[in-house]
This record gives sequence, structure tokens and C-alpha cells, in this order.
Amino acid sequence: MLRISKLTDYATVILARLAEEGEGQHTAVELAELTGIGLPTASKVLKGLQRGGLVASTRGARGGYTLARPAATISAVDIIDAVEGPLGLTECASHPGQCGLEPSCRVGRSWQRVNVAIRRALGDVKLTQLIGRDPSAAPAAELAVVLGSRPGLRVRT
Amino acid sequence: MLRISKLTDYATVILARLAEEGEGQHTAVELAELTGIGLPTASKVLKGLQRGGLVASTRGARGGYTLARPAATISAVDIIDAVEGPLGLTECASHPGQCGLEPSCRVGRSWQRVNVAIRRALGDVKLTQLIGRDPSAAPAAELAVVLGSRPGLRVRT
DNA sequence: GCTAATAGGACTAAAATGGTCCTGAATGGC
DNA sequence: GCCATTCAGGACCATTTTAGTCCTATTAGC
Repeated sequence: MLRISKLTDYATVILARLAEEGEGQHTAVELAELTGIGLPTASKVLKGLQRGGLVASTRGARGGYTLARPAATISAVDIIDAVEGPLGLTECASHPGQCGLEPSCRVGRSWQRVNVAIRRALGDVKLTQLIGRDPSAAPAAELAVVLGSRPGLRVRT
Repeated sequence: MLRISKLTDYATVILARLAEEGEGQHTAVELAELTGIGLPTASKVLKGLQRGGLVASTRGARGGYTLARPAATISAVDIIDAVEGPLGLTECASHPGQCGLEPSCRVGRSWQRVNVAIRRALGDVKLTQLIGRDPSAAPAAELAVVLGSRPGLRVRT
């Protein structure tokens, strides 16, 4: 269910690496080697991230990529949107009017609300948490808050 | 991002309809007409729901489908799992060991936690809420609780 | 036994995805 | 000024997934 694409997963891995390596330019070749992702693929992902504004690039000799902003301000939604485009849970969420069922459909609105809620939740998951470096919260604990365990429930680990 | 399949969407529409029509047998033909979904497709979806245990079926003359349990106990995750199978957000979440990056990958675990959290959240969204019939809470309000708006935030409608 | 209905699965067409490659443009060093 | 390096953009293809259709078997009622 609800799978993110492999490309998005790669993007996360690459961003995590960039975050860990810190400032300075990192070339596609370097990142591909560090992460084990094939160079053409890594390159493609990086281009997408650049267009999405998550990494900054400089061309030419001694060029490369850097995080465009602090890791703490990059969220899971940002990554997904950058690589996959801002799609919705259902077709009618992103392209209203395409689905012939809409007039009589009662559940579309609800899915859209779920969609918004999930986006919000994923927006609260930052890159720092994904790499386990968040000073303020362990990922599990944070998610429990963000994604709404009711009091008494625990996130399974 | 994070799109559910069309089939899953259809499943929700059909289940919603079954919930609204109430007890008694409803044939695939009837449901297809009520929802506007093509008969072969509706039929396929219903078979999936039957295997997934969400609807009960009786064959033969005067047979048909009914909800297998009360609408309030059927959640969004149940529907997704029944139609799409219990996949995870990432490949390594559902099939550990397949991805060559795993040894050096730091983000897999985190995605899996996100995955669990989303599943939990979707598990709290019931069919009754999807069709706007929940006596205890309006969908938006409920989702705000379930999916974790922090105090002061509002779910956009 | 006939008819109405689901069960299961094969099959096809279309779309999305993943991955590769090529060409062009910018930058820095010599 | 030239060349090596590195990103930008997009074309392209193979594979997989998805959506949708159809056929045959099975079950239940009359």
C-alpha cells in the first residue's frame, strides 16, 4: 500500500548523505559512490532535487551539489514532491473533473482530507529525523506525536 | 505523491454504497449501476474485497454481497490492504534484503517507522467517516485529531 | 435441470517507472 | 583561449504495474 517510488527513496538516501557530509560541493560521482546508487540514476535524482529546490548546484570544474537549506527544514513531503511531483492520494485530488464518478461520488472529499492530513504529517518529518540526528526528538517519539497516537497507544518499533 | 490505486478508490466507493444501502444482498450488477463503475471492474473489485474479508458473498440465485462487518469497524487501511495487498512505503519495508543499498542505508528504518505511523493513522479512518456518517465526529475534526494537527492548526477543507 | 449469481484466473492494452545515454552549457585552471 | 570537469535537459527504451475485459467453473434457488 501507498508505496513511494524508488527514485524518491534514492533521493532520501542521497539527501541524507549530503546532510552528513556537510558543507561544500559534492559531485554526482562522489555521491553515487558513497551511496551505492548507479551514477546515471543518482544524477537524474539530483537534477530533480535541484529543480525542486532542495539542493543547490554549481556547474563546471569543482562544481557539485549542496543542500539548499538546513536539513532540519527539509521534510519528507518536500522530497516526495520534488521527485514525484505534487500528486494526490486519488486522481480527483490532483486533477478534479477527470473522474467520471465525481458527481455521485461521496468519498472523494474525504480522501482529499486524508490526503491533506498525511501531507501535513509527512511535512513534520524532517531530514534530520530520517537520519536519526534530530537533537529534539527520536523519530519514533516524534512520529507518535505527529501522526497521532491517541494517549495510551505506542508506536511499534 | 503517495497515490492509492484506482481500484482501491473504486473499492471505497463500492463499500460506501454497501454501507448506505444497508443489510441484504446486493449484486455486482446493482452496485455497478449505483456507482457508475463498469460491471467487470466492479466485479473484480468485489472479489478482492471478498478475499480480503471486507464483504461477505453468497452465490447463486438471489445471491450478492454485503458488508462483512459494521462500517464503523472497516478502516482505510483495511481497504487498501484488501485490494492492493499489504505493501510498505519502501521496498525494504515489505521485502527486506532485496535492496542492495540496505547495508549502508540509514534511512530505511525511518521510512518504516513513518510507514507504521501512516498505517496507524489510516487505520483510524473508518468507512463511516469516509461517507460522512460518523455519529461521533465529522471527518475533518476527527482527522485533525487522528493525524495530528498540533494545537492551533486547522485542517484545510 | 435451468437460471442467476459469484469465484478464479487468463489475457491484453495502456501507463508509469526505472534506468541509460547523448548533447549542450557553465565554470575553473592552465 | 582552450580544455577538462561538471551539471542541465531531455530523448529513449525495457520492464513492471495497473486497469480493464472475458471465459470457464461453481454454487444456490426454483
